[in-house]
Amino acid sequence: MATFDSAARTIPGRLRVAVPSVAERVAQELRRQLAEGTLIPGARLTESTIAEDLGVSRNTVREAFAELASERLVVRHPNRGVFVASLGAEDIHDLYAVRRAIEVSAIRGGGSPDDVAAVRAAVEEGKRAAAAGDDEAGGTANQHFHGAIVALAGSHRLNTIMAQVLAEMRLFFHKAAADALFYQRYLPDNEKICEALEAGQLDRAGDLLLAYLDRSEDNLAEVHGRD
Amino acid sequence: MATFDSAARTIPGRLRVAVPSVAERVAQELRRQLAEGTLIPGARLTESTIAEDLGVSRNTVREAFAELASERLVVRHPNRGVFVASLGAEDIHDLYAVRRAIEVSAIRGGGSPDDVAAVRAAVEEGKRAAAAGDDEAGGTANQHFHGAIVALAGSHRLNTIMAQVLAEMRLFFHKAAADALFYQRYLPDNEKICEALEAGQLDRAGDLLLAYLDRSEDNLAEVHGRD
DNA sequence: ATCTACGGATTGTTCAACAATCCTTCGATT
DNA sequence: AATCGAAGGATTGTTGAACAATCCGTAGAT
Repeated sequence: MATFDSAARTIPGRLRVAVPSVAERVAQELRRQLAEGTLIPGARLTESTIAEDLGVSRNTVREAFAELASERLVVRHPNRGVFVASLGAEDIHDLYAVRRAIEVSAIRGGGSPDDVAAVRAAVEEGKRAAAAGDDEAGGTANQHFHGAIVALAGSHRLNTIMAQVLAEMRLFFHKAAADALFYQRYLPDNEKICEALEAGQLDRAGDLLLAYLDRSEDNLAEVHGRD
Repeated sequence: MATFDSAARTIPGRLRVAVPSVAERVAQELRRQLAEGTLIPGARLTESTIAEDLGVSRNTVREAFAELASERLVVRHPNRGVFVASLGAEDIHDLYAVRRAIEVSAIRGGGSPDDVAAVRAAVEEGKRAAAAGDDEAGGTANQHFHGAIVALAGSHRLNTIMAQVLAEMRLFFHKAAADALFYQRYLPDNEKICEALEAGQLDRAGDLLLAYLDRSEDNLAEVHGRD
């Protein structure tokens, strides 16, 4: 149903815009559905079904699966199929181990004024979302905040890793983060961390962030334990 | 005779050993050639050639390429082909940013006695290699050392990330690390870091490791600058 | 010398087929 | 009745061939 036809042809002398390959677009579409919650963890993804739905070949779906599997968004069970990744308690701990490493390291290294400003912007974005009572926006603002922190390090690879970690966590949130105050509770922390960062108190910012992450992990583990 | 086959395959209660898929084996083989240096950075990998050489289908090669590309060992140029990744100065800095984040975080968290013992074992392995004058073994011992440090965190994901980082760096070393004393130079550092770790002086171990990585990066950047 | 058109080669994608494997169902045996 | 094993169907894994789209080098034209 979400078939994409290409009206964007490249005329010889025309500007060549890098159009993603079909496999990449399939991966994008699946990623969207995963983040949106249309595909719930544990669900099975049948090659032929998706191929038909998206109007592409099975082989192309296969390539998309390979990409998503490398991002841990789906799991391949050999000869059985691919399933939407479902996270357990160990995964939560694991993901937070990665976040602790990356985020704390990034904030301890500081960053350019522009990068710091981006962190500040994310904090304000979160405040606005809270004021408007928009949980969805609050969640994305929170992710922007932590993404901006990692961006302080100015490392392409770290940004990629963080993006994948956040994508994985998003996969999990759909069941957990129904409660409204989930993000709002952390707003004061974000503010303090940002202030320390702006003041150049990097070690302090790192400590605050570390405490934040520990608390966040506990909170999430708790929520997860009660299903 | 079909009965011979069917009798061999149906052994009830037998443990099914997971045999890697063909695509995975192709990826493994390419990874091996990349680490070994048979495939040098910048080299082009033609689908049909590799398919013939390995006796597999072009589609299968394609899946292997997707996997290697997700590990950054090769890069895809749309409609042009895949090439062995060639690292530049920015990549060195980037890779060390990841290593700083992961390794320092891991060592600061300490680890179980077994994990610490693994670090010690890697140090001794390096000493033996140095005593034997085996540079190749010295290099792998060094990678074991840093791998063991990351393993302290006990995070599957961090281990995977580190393994990929090391694989990327291996790609680069083939041109750079021809000099014999490249690893030996760092042996005393490894020893000190390990001692601090064993003594439970985690912050100190982290600082030492950080200094080590900075120096290692400078060293590598220097070597890279002169080609 | 620059530009353009053409041709060969390679990639991107599809399709169809087949083997291998899994899951389920259905009998058959104890 | 419960267990075991043997078909049957469905899905994945892999292949091979085909075709369109794109890139690159080269030859001709201006």
